[in-house]
Amino acid sequence: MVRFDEKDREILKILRKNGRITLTELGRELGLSPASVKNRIDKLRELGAIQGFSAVVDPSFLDRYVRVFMLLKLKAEDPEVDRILSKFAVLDNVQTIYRTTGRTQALIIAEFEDMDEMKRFAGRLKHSLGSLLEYIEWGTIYDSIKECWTDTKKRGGSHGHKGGHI
Amino acid sequence: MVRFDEKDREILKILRKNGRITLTELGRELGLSPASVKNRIDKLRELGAIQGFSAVVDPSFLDRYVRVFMLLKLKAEDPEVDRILSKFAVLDNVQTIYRTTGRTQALIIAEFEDMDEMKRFAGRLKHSLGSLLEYIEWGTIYDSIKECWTDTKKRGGSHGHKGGHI
DNA sequence: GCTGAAATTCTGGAGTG
DNA sequence: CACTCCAGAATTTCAGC
Repeated sequence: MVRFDEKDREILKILRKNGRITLTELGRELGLSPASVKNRIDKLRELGAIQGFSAVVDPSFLDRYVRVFMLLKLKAEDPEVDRILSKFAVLDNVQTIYRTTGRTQALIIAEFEDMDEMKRFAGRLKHSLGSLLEYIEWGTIYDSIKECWTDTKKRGGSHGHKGGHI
Repeated sequence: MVRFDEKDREILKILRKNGRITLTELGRELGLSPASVKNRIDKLRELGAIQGFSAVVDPSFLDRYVRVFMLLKLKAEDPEVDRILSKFAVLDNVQTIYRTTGRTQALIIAEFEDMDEMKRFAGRLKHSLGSLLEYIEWGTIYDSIKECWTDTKKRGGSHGHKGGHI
């Protein structure tokens, strides 16, 4: 068991909103030296409190024009499910996979170049889960109001891209 | 309209997986000087391709033990909806708000200290949307396999926290 | 968790194609 | 316009306390 105090919580909150803040600036806000902040962040990573850092990116700039969520209705609670989903987690199309309660048992968020690629993905998902899967309910994500703790307000100006970010 | 090439795409991909990589290291991987990488990242932020940087945090370390997704079934496609959802987007409980197609029209992911706080949130949501809302379908998120492009594998060892991260 | 010094990185301007 | 180079500034990092 490791110590974990209010300043650690504050670090987590600030890093969620600004993942690239400097240790120096973070230290100013907390009243700590940069070295202490580094020690704490290293500790938080060790603990698993911080699992990584990520940029919030508009997928249309990667030519991913189809973004979807999928709700998986599973027939059985087989430990195999997690193993299979972990295989899909490594794909670079997949942003998020959660295990959930409710009418469905898993939530996947992923992005694709087109509907065709999405359908192939869904097909492989069905094939891999086989009899464990009852059905997939899905929909497209056509707008993001907030994402990963980052407000995604629209700024003015197009940049000539085809589709996406209005 | 601004130029946008393969190296920019590569920057987006790398930054999604490692949001705190240094400009120097990023430059090494791309065959560019750190200064060029900086210029490109500044440009990508201007364009809205990069909307921010965020740490992927285990919410139980913030005493948020209840994590949920909510699917909003709306009665009408009123522009008011976006305005109302934007108000909820500023709350620090809210991780994500998407507008979607499908059976439901919005997806919210949020985290709370307990069920009570979650219910108050859902209540306010219902109250704010009023007659625009038909129903909310929801479930709890009890495990994360991948999140914001970050594999969230379980590492060994507990740290004495109550609940959460097994 | 702090200090202090060394190593590394960042940053803006000048110069190049 | 995008790039590199370069020097000064800032940050990171690590040892020792």
